[in-house]
Amino acid sequence: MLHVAEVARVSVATVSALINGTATVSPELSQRIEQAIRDIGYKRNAIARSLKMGTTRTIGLTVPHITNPFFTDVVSVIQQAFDRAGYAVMLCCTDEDLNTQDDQIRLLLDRMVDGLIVARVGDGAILKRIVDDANVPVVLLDRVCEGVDTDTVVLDNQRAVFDAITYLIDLGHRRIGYISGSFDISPMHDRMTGYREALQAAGLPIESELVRFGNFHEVDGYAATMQLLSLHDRPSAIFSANNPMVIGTMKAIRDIGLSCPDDISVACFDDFPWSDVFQPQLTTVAQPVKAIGEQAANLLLDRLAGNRDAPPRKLTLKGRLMIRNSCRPLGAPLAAIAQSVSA
Amino acid sequence: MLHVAEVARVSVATVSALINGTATVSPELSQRIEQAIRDIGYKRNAIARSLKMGTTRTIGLTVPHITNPFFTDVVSVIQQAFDRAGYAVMLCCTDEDLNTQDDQIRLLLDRMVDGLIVARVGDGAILKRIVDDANVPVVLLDRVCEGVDTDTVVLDNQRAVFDAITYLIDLGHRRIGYISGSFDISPMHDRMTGYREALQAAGLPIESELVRFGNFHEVDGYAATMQLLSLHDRPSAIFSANNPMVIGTMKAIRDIGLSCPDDISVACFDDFPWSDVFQPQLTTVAQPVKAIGEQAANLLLDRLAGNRDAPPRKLTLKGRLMIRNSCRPLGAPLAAIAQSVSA
DNA sequence: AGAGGGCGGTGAAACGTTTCGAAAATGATG
DNA sequence: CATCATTTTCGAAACGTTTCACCGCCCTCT
Repeated sequence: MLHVAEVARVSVATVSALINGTATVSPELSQRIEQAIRDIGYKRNAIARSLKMGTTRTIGLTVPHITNPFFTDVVSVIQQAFDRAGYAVMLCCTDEDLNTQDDQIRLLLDRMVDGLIVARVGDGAILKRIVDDANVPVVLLDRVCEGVDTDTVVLDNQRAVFDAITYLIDLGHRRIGYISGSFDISPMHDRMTGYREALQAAGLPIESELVRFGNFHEVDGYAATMQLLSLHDRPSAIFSANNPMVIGTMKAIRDIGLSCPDDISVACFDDFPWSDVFQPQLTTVAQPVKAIGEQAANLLLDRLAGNRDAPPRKLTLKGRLMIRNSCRPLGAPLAAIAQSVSA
Repeated sequence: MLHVAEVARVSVATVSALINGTATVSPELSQRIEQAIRDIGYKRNAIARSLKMGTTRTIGLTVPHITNPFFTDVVSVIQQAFDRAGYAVMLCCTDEDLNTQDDQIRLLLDRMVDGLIVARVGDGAILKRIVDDANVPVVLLDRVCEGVDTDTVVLDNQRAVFDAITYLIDLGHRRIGYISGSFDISPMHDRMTGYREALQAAGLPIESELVRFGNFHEVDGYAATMQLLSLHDRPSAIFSANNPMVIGTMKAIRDIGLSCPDDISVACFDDFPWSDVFQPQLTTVAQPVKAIGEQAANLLLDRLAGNRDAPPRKLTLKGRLMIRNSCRPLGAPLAAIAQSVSA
C-alpha cells in the first residue's frame, strides 16, 4: 500500500480511503491510484487489516467427526452460508475428544476468529470458561450445553426417537435393542429418553440388557450388536442412535448369519442419500440438515452483524421418520413387507 | 503483552523472549513473568504475530465438494495431519465452479495462508497465475494441472479403470456403459482413457452412444443412466466414474423397473464404508484415501519446513478393485453369483 | 471582502507482536 | 581495581493496515 501510494504520488491514507470507500477521493487521484494498484498487482493484506480492525472475517467451526455424513452435510451448508457472506471458515475435528476440542478452540480464539460454531463434546464447563474469556459469539450445534447460555440449534431428539420406537412397537416388536452413543452429550441423553418413554407409553418393560453403549464408530455398533444378538432371548428389532454405528450393526447381523429384515428389524438415526436404493432400505430418522446448518449460520451471522446482546435463542427442529423396508411387521407373513412399502 | 510486562516490571522484549525461548532470561524474571501471565490470563495474539513474522501457521484447503465421501475422507486425514503439526486449516468448497475457486484461493492468499492444498477445478492457467504471484507452496490433490509445476498427489486413474472394465469384460460383458464427469479435470480424462484402452485391448468397439457425461452429482448420474437404459440395445453393465453419480445410477435402475445385478451390472469409482453390507454390494475402485491425504499433507509440511526449492514431486498411487456382487457373469446362471462372492 | 462550511487530502498514531543493536549487569582475568 | 568478555535486559523500529485530527482550498453567503 505504501508502494501504491508512492507510485500514485498520494498518501497511504488516500489509498486506504479509496479502497474502502470511507471518504470521497477526487477522480484524478482515484484514477492514478487504481492504475498504480493494477500496475503493481497490489492486494490488501488481510492480516494487517485484522490486527488494526480487531476482526478477521473468519469463523471457527468444530465438529466431532467430519466423516459422519450428518456433520458433513451440516458443514457443507454452513460453509456455503459464510462463503456468501464473505467469511472464511476454519474447520476443526475434535474426534469426540475433550482435550482436542479445548486445544482447537483455543487455537481458533488465538487467531481471533470473529465467531464460533461448536458441536461440543464432553463437559461444558471448560468450553464456557474459554468462551467467556474471549468475547466472541458462539453458536452451539446439535448439542446443548448446560451452563453455557448461548444460541443453540438442536433437534427434538426425544420426540424423534419416541416416534421411531413407537413405530416399531406398532409393527408388533416387543423386545427392541437400543444402541446409544456416549451419554455425555445431550442428544444421546434425549434419544434414550425417547426410547424409554415410547416403551413406557406402550406398557413395555425397560430392560437394561437391551441397551448398549458405543463410542459413535462403526466398530462400536458392531460390538454392541454382537452382544444384543447373543442374548438368550434376542431382540426382534434394533435401533441405532447414530449413523456410523448402524453400519456396524448391519455387518454384525451379516456376520452372525442373520438377515435384515427377515430375522431382525433395524432402524437408526440420521438418513443417508443412498438409504432408499440399496437393500435393505433403512428406516431412519432424517434430520433437516440443511435447515440446521442454515439456522446455525444465520444465528451467528446475526450476532456478527452487531446484534450482540439479544437474549440467547434456542431453535429446536423436528426430525422426520423415513419409513422404508428394514423393519418388518412381527408375525405377519414376510411377503407383506414388500407390499407395505411402495416405491 | 504490554500489560504483562508492566505487571512483571520488565520490558515487552523480555516477555517475548521468555515466551518464545529466543533468549535466556533469568529465573527471577521468568518467574515474575509467568506469574503475571497467569494472573492476567494473557494469550498471545496470533494475528499480530503473523503480521510481524509473515507466517500464519494456517493452510488453505479447497475441494470441489465436501459431501463427496472421497473428499470427506481426504479432508479428514489432512485436517488431522496439520492439527498434529500445529497448523489450522481453512476449508473451502468450490462446488466445481471455476470462479468460486478463484475467489476462494484469493481469499486464502489475502489471509496469508502459509500453503495451499488444492483439488483444482477448470483450467489451470488462472490458478497458476494466482499462485505464482503469491509465493506460497501449493500441493495439487487428486487432479494434475497442466502448466502448474508443483507437488502433486494423484491416483493412477487410467490403470484403475482399465482393470475395472477388464474385469467386466472378463465376466462376459460386451456393451459397457460409461458415465464420466466433466472432462476438464485430469482424472476424468484418464479414467476415460482407461475405459477406451480396456475395450481396445479386448478388441471391442468404442461406441459413443455408450458414453455419457454428467456434472458429478447424483441427478447427473440418474439422467445419464436413464439415457443408457433407453438405448435400443442397452448395455449389460454400467461403470460410473464417480461416487455420488452411482447413487443416481442405482435410482434410475430401480425406477425403470430393473434390478442390479440380475438385469444390469454396476461398478463405480470410489468405495463406500457401507459397500459390503447393503445389497447389491457394489464393486468399486477403492482409492487409498488415507495415503492420499497423508502424502499431500507431508508434501506441504515438507515445503513449509523450509524445503522450498526441491524440484516438484509427483506421487501416483494405485487404486484397488473391490470385487463384490453388483456385477454378474453374463450368460452364467444367476445362482453362480452368490457362490462367486465369499463373505 | 471577510466569515463560515464543505470537500479532498494528509501526517501520524495505533493495533500487538518480534527482533536487533545497544546498554546494563555480572563474572573472570590480569 | 581496572579491563574485558559474557550474559541478561531493554528501547525502539518494524510488519501493513485504519483512523482521526487537522490543514488547505474553493465556494457561498452576508
